[in-house]
Amino acid sequence: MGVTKTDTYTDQTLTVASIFKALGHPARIAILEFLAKQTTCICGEIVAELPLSQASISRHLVELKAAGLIKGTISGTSVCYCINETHFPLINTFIQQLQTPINTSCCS
Amino acid sequence: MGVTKTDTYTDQTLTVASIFKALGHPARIAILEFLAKQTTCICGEIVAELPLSQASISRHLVELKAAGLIKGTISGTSVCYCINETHFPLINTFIQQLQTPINTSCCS
DNA sequence: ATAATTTATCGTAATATTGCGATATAGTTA
DNA sequence: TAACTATATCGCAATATTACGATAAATTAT
Repeated sequence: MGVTKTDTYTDQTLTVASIFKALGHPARIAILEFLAKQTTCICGEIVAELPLSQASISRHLVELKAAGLIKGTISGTSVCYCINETHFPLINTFIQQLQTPINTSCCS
Repeated sequence: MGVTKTDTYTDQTLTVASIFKALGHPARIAILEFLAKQTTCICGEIVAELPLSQASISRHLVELKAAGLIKGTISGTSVCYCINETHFPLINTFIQQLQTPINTSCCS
């Protein structure tokens, strides 16, 4: 069905999944990598860097923004996008929680 | 098109994106959370815990396994699934790399 | 005001994902 | 061997995602 039973998961689970989902596309990873290594962050430069159309880049930026992974600041006709670190602790905590050594004896 | 231009991204970018993609569904997050808090890890218990059919759970387990996030060990007729921490450093490194404070002056 | 520039949105087409019932497969037990 | 149990796979239908060209919207420059 392509539909997800969102009612039956905890808010925490849904939030974590939605953040990872936004990170689950190479174009969006490439955008974040680009933003991290650049001193500027104008939308047009991302379009020039990635192998996608301006429309497609814009859609990916919307998704990253909706997930809270970037924030955009209008500056004249262009928009400056930057990484939003807000959810990073959530990601780190989730990964750490998976590392509890309860099951070490199980699949050895 | 729903198709991704995989040729034009680096292997590193594609790998990171595929790991996050596997994490980008609440059922798979719930499976990992379950595996982390249980002392046992039998497939059937996951089916009993989550609001999905056995077939759907199995598909999600295949995806998690393909992404290298779990490993399965056959034990009789049942299968014991455990978290595979192999890729966790990659995730942590990626998140850390996004935290370089180059753009701090940009979107304030 | 008009033109130019930059980004966002719309419409459409193609592919991917998700879910389930049904069935197949593999191992266990009687 | 035959029945049983547990998991995987198939086939299908519905929804989601992705990409692009075209166009709209917003700001700046002439």
